[in-house]
Amino acid sequence: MTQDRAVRTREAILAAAVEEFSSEGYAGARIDAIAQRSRANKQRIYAYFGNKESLFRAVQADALAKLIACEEAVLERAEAEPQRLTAHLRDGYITFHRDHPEFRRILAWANLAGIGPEGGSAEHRTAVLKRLKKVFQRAQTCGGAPAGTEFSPWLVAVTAIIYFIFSNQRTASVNLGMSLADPKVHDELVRSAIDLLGPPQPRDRQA
Amino acid sequence: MTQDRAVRTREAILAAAVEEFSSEGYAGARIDAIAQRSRANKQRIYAYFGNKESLFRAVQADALAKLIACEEAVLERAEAEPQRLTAHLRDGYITFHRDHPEFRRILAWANLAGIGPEGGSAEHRTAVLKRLKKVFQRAQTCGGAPAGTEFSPWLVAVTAIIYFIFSNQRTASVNLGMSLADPKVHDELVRSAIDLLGPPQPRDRQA
Amino acid sequence: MTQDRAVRTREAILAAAVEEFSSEGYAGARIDAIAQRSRANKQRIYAYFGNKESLFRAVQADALAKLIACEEAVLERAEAEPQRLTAHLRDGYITFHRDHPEFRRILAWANLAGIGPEGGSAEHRTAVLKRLKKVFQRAQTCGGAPAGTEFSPWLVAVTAIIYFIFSNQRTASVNLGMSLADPKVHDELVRSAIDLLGPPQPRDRQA
Amino acid sequence: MTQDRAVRTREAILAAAVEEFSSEGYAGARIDAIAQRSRANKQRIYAYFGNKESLFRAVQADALAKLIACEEAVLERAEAEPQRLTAHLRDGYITFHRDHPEFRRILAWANLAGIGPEGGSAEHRTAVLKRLKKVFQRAQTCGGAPAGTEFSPWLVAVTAIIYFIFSNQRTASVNLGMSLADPKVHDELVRSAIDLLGPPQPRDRQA
DNA sequence: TATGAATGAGCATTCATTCAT
DNA sequence: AATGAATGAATGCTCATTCAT
Repeated sequence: MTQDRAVRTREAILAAAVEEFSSEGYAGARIDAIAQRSRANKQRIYAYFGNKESLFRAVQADALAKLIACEEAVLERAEAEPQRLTAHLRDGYITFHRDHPEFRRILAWANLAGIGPEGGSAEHRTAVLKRLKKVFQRAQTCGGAPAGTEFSPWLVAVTAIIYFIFSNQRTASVNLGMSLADPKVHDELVRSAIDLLGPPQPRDRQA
Repeated sequence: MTQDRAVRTREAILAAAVEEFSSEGYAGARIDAIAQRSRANKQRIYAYFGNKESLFRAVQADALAKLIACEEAVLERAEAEPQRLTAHLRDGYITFHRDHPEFRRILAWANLAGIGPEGGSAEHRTAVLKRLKKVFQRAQTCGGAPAGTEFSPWLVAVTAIIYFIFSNQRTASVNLGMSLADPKVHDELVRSAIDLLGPPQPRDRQA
Repeated sequence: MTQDRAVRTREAILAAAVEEFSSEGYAGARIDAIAQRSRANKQRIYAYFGNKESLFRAVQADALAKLIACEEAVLERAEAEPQRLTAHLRDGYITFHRDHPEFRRILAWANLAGIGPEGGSAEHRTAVLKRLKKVFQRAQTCGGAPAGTEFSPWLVAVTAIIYFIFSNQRTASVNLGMSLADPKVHDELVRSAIDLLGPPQPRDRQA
Repeated sequence: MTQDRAVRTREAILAAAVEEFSSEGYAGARIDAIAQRSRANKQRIYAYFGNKESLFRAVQADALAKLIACEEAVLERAEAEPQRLTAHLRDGYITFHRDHPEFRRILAWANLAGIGPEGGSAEHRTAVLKRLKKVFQRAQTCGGAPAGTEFSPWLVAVTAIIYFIFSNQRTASVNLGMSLADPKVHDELVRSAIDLLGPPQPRDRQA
């Protein structure tokens, strides 16, 4: 019954909205721009998403879904190789942020504007985190995560470092006197910062 | 003969702009709102600051100046007690963010919007960082900072953790299942995350 | 072989349109709302009625048809009892307006907007009025209508009073200091105003 | 302090709004049209009147003020010549409606849309009505108003007849077979309808 | 007959910025 | 220096109407 064309239109709108909100933020994004980018009629946006705020929430939900997918992939690798948990997580996040540069921007705008994602998407995330916690505990026994520390601070620290370095690329370049635009320098900074969190894990330094 | 009234007007505008840009972001901020908050005439804003973007840059410069002042105070304490560098830096930042909640918001908005501070304010900052680097090296010899690591990753990690936890209070609360609105829980998380970076520094846990 | 479904759809649309136009007026009415109220597809509205204006005209024709039916019923009673013409007319109108509150609203909106009913419905009405005129003349000879007056002013006066009191319920309540929302007060006002038009007709005061 | 130009702008807007709301109604009126008619900038409309609804209320208040002025003029004449109260009221209203054709339209639209005038304007009106009631009572003793009737029904009847005939000019023309567009015919109908309300007042038939 | 999808012009309202006093 | 008035280009959102199935 639902027409094919409608699905395509909806997806085009969502994709355009992701771009627009990511680059302009909630207040700065223009519905007109989203309509143009998606080559859809403005009215369709309202028909499918209600209003600007709901659209923004939908965009966030979409972004979170991608993050969860990434985390699930990481989990599978980490469950197979718990001794490399930190490395897997770090590399998974780095790849993710590089492939989806809009992700952290959207979440940052959302946090600042105080507009959360669609209901339900947060819950799904907590399930993933529970699973991650279990692997973390296993990893502590085999060198994949620092022993003698709790899960929350560790996760926060890992996440924080990666987010921060990606987010403040420009600012950091100025302050630290390094060109973080170069992916190699960037990677090296992330790695050495995360290495601070636990015992050096020599086997993946050369990876 | 300084025109006293003019100075006061300018300051009132700047203060109002800080509030407005901090809570609404660049795109979301309204010149009208700034005029009302400061009880100044809109035209004065244009006379003193040129346009919205320049005003935003001035606001950033103001925020950075406060940060630098804070860092200088930290430096003095750390230069006297290098063995407690990490603790001084951590506590200085925590206090700073708690006293100036608008600071990280303004910088975050600015980073996302790609609008930097007024020329000159960045340079001043690098001077401070050089000084900090020196203390860091001294601190490594006496337990105030983890030995065997470089300055940049360490600073990034410390800064990242503090920023991140302050910035994602809402998101983090949901994900980690802890209420970060409670300052005690919040502090404890920051401290234990930063402790991951180096050897526990038992003497200031009870401070 | 009448397409039953089609007829029902058409009627549902018309009924919904009566409600919508009555409460919102021509400019304020929304085709979408009519579609929703009638649970019909918007395209059906255009298939059956052409466009918004034609639909509004059809709604008016429908309303006028109901009025004419009411007047014909009144006429039958009045032709049997001409000595009570005024009372029959008055009571017929009062009942009609109470049962069809949308009627006067639709006609009022139409008059203001300058959009008349479908062609043909006006002619039918004049036939009824001719018949009424005849009864009026008979009634004048037996106390059912004021002697020595012409038909037009009398009809206008009766109609005017009833319309006006129904239409300006809110305004009148404020101005006259009486609560016309109470049907008893309302009725009494209509009756005494109409009684002004001719000799008191004591026999139906207690009716 | 308030600039002259501002007053003129405000008045131009109000005048344009009266025209627009009168001819199009609340829903049908366009802010753009009001801006164009008044040659004012749209923003000024919002600066002075807040929003469309408030502007409509202001327009009503303006209309009511004119009505009250008219009624006060009638009152003065009627207080001097109570024996001609009905005639003065009738002629005052006829003149008023002819001079301010927008008045009854605005009030009719407002009644239908359920949007009342600005607070305060109704109260002022009741004062006038109290004064009118007093004259009515005096008039009853000298033939200026029908003896043996109450004030409210009488006022309602007079008002109703005049409103109705002005309002339904087009409809009535069709139904009654008279061209009410001709002011003479129109006047005659009003007069004879109102004469129904009380004893013929021969002296002003020739006026 | 019936329906969901699509459209373009329009609508109330707001914004950053400038003018005139 | 300071202010109220003014402006034109948006900005989010909606409407009557048509297309495609």
